[in-house]
Amino acid sequence: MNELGIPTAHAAGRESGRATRAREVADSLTRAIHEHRLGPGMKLSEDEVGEIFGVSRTIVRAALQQLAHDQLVTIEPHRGAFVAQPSVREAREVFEARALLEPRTARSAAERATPEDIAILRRHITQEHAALHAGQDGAALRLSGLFHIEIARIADQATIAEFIGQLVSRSSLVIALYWRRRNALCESHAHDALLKALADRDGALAEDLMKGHLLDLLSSLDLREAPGQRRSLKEALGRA
Amino acid sequence: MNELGIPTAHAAGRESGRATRAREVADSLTRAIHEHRLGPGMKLSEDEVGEIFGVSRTIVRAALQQLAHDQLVTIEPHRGAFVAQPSVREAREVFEARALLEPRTARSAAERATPEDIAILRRHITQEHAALHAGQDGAALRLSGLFHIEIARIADQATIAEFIGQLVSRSSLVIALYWRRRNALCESHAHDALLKALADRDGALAEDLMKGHLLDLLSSLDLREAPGQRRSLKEALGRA
DNA sequence: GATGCGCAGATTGTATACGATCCTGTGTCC
DNA sequence: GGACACAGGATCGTATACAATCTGCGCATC
Repeated sequence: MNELGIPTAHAAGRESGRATRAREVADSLTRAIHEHRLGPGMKLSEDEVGEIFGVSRTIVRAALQQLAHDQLVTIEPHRGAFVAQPSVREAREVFEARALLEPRTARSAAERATPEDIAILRRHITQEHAALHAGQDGAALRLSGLFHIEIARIADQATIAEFIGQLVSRSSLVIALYWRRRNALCESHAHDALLKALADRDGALAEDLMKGHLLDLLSSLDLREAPGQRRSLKEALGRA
Repeated sequence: MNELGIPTAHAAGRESGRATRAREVADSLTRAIHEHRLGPGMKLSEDEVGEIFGVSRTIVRAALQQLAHDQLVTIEPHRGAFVAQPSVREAREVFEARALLEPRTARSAAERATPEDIAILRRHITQEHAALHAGQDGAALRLSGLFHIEIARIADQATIAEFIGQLVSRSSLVIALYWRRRNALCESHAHDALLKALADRDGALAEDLMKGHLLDLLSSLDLREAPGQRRSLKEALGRA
C-alpha cells in the first residue's frame, strides 16, 4: 500500500488530539498535491486513501469534500474523486485573480512587515533554495507557494490570505499541467527582490515586483489549447 | 417542527435526481442566512436540521461543513454548528477584500456586458425594489447580493465570481450584526447607477461606482467595539 | 468480426449504531 | 447560603452496514 507516496499519517496524527482527523487527511493530501506527488487526474479512491491513513471512509469523504471546495479535486458523482485538472481557462482565471489580489497585498505587507516577519520570509527562501539544489522540485514548489501565503499573512488580511492560499494551491496544479521551462530559478530571484522590497518597507516597489512576478509566472506557462499533455484520449474527449 | 422558517425541502428535493442532497441542504441553509431567517449565533443542531429536511445526519454534516468552509457557520468541536458571527475585524476584512475584487470586476463586466446581461440585471433590480416595497427585507437583501454576483458572472471570471459570492454571503452576516441605518434605499440607487454604467459600457465609471458603493455600504455599518447587539446575554458573555 | 446486451465486481451514497465529549441539574458538603 | 462533585441526558465524532450506481467483461446476435 501507500503507492501514492503519501507519508503514513502516524506522525502527523500524533501532533494533537484534535477532534477532526479529516483536517489532517485533507492537509496531507493538499501537501502531496502541492509537491506534485499527486498529479492532476489521479484517482483518489475512498477505500484506498482510508487504508493509507488508517481512517474510515467517513473521514476520507469529509477530507475530499474539503479539497473539492478548494477545487483541488473534482468529485464526479458515483465515480469518485480525482485530482483536479484545471482547464486552460481556469488557469488563466487563477492568475488573473492572483493579479488582482496579491500586488496590493504585497504593498500592505511591506508597510506592516516587522523584522520577525522578514526573518521568517528569509528562512522560507533559504529552504526553497536548499530544496531546489537538493533536486527536490516538489518541495521547492510548495515552499515557493508558502512564501506568497506568508506575505498575505503579514499583510494582516486573513480573508484575503485565505483566498490567496486557495489560488496558490490551484496554481500548483496549473504548473503541473502547463509548466514549460524547466528552470524555476527566475522565481527564486523574484522572491529575493520581493524580500528586499519588504525589508525596505517599499510598498510601491513590492506591489510592482509582485505584479511582475505573477506576469512572469503566467508567461512561463504554455496555455495554448492543449487541455492536458499526457492525459489519455478517453479522458480528453470526455472533458472536451 | 420547522421552527427555523426553512421551506420543507420536499419541493426542492424533487427538482433533480442529483446525487448529493447535501448540496440542496447547504443551499437552503445558505439562502436562509442570506435572507436573515437564520441569524448570527443561531445553533444548527444536526438532528434538528436533518429532521427538517428529511435526511440523515450524514448529509447534514456534509452540508454544514460546506457552510463552514464558506465561513457562514462556525463548527465548535463537540458543541455543534452555529451561524457565524463575524467579528468587527472580519467585517472590515470582508469589505476590504470586496473593495479589491469588485471594482475591477465591474469594469470588466461593463466591457463585456451583452444586452441580455443588462436585461437580467434590470430584472434583478426590479425584483429587489418589489421585495423592498413588499416589506420583505430579507428577500431584498438576498437579491441585492445576487446583483453583485451576477456582475462577476458577466465579467466572465468564474474564479473571482466564486470569491465574490463568498464575500457577499459573509456580508449578509455582517449586515445582520452591524447594520445601522434602517433605510436600504441608497443601495438600490447605487445599483441603478451601476446598471446604467454597465449598459453604457462605461468601464471606468462602473469601477468608480462600485468602489463608491462598497464604501457607502461599509460606512453604513456600525463597526465599533460592539460584537453583537441583539445577541442573548448568555452568548454575549460566553463570547466576550 | 463488430456491435449491443446483461451480469458480476467494485465503488460510491446514505443511513444507522456505538462510543466519546460536553452541558445541565441535583445533591452534598463546607 | 454558596460552591463543588457527580450523574443523567443530549449532542457530536467515527465506524460500519446496506442500497444505488457505475464499470468492465463475456456472450449472444447480426
